Amino acid sequence: MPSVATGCVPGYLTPAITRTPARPPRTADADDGRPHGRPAAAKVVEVSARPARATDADEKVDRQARILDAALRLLSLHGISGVSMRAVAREAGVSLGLVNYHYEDKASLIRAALHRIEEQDIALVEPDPALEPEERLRVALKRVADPEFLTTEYLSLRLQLWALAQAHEDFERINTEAQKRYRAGLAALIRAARPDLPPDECSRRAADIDVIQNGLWLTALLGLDHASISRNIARCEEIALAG
Amino acid sequence: MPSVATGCVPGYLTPAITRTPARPPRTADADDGRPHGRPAAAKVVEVSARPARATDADEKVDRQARILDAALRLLSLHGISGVSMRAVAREAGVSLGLVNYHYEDKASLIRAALHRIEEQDIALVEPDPALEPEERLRVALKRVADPEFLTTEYLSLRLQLWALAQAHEDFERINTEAQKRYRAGLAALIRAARPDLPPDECSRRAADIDVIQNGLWLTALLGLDHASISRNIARCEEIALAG
DNA sequence: CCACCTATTGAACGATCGTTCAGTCACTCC
DNA sequence: GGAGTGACTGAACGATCGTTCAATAGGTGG
Repeated sequence: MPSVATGCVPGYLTPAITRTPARPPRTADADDGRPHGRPAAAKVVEVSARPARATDADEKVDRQARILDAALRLLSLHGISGVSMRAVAREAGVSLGLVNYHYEDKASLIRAALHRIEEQDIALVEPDPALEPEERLRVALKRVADPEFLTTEYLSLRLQLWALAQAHEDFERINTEAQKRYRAGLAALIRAARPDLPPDECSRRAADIDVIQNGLWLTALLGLDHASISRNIARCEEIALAG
Repeated sequence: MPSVATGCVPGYLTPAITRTPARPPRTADADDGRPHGRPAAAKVVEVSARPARATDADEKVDRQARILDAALRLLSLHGISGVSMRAVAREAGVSLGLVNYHYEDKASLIRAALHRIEEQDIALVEPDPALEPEERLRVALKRVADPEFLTTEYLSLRLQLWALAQAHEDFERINTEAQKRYRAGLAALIRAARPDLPPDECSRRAADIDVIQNGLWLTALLGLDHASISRNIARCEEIALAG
């Protein structure tokens, strides 16, 4: 008998997304027509269009959404290293196989997560048209300081997804696209509030505000007093509404 | 014989840092006195105090530094998922065992990486005292736009380390401490340039500048034109030197 | 009742992970 | 020359990873 134990005891520090080094053949590149499980669902996965049949049995149904929620929670809490298919399954209270059934890939799961916060970002900058333009812009700018968005969980999630996007070409596209859409929405809000401004000046202001907002939520992760947050939001309003 | 291949082909997407769930006994909690290898080196690891004997054989020596460099490179490029002990060893051109010999833990390796960029941050804000105070501050503020620091590799590295700090309590302390030191240094520069300002106003300005700078490098990862960068740096100078 | 389809499970596979450890090499001091 | 020491190697271990797959349960339409 040799001697002491030599096994590894990995924690939240073990690799978690690799680029696939040449897929196995899988006959063709078509996505459908598999032997038994996983139907066309993989195609609809990321828009989450579920049948209108609402949850009658409290919260046992809609496992696909629960899986995505679990992944987001784990990602925010422990980073990508804490997101294994098994951990997601455990957190969501489903079996391991079901995660791969609904998402096929770990990469698709992460993609779905990215799209989720992309939706939130866009919603942030396209609010109700009931308000007048200037007030609409002001509300949008204040929204980033909303207690709903300034929680550690949400900010950390954004950070993790951003880091993931940097490391993965696939995710980077999604992230860049989302950022571009957000900035365009912001510029449109500014143009509506200050119609006599040249369009590229609006874009410039949107870019400057974007920088400050990004800095705001990143710095907020280390703890930022409310006064600092208010000052920076005021600065954003100044930039947007100047002239 | 069953059927098709079922192995997994992990890419840069597989977990990479876990919290250790109860260490094996290891006799006592002392760090020295191990049976054969790994001497007191583990204690000096993170300050990198190597004997003055400079590299005579071009670049074959100082493997410990090469290992750290390799880890930083991989982290920046592929995120924590791309940093396995084996990948680091391969990138550094050393054997697997040597990585653990010099760093004992994967966590120590990451810690060393965090301390490395902490040093760079502090150096950024404590420059030569040859200049007069105001110019010293201006130089420090401009430095963040230095082509040396605004490379994708460096920015991505910062992002990855920040994300790691969020996920790992151990690393978070290091990161928070570094940020605090940086902001204090910035406040000191401002106080020197504007001696009649109350100290807490200096701290406020330092905090505001910190937000913008953080936003600057984060946004720069998605591509930011030079004009935007200049505008934001000018804004930092305004904030710092106002009044 | 049977056929069909979808949602779900858990075992299994091969790969890779972090860590340990018995060595080897080069060098110094006695 | 031999003992000692520090740097270094690579095989091995146990754990965990992502993915596949046969099997099952539930529901619907014939």
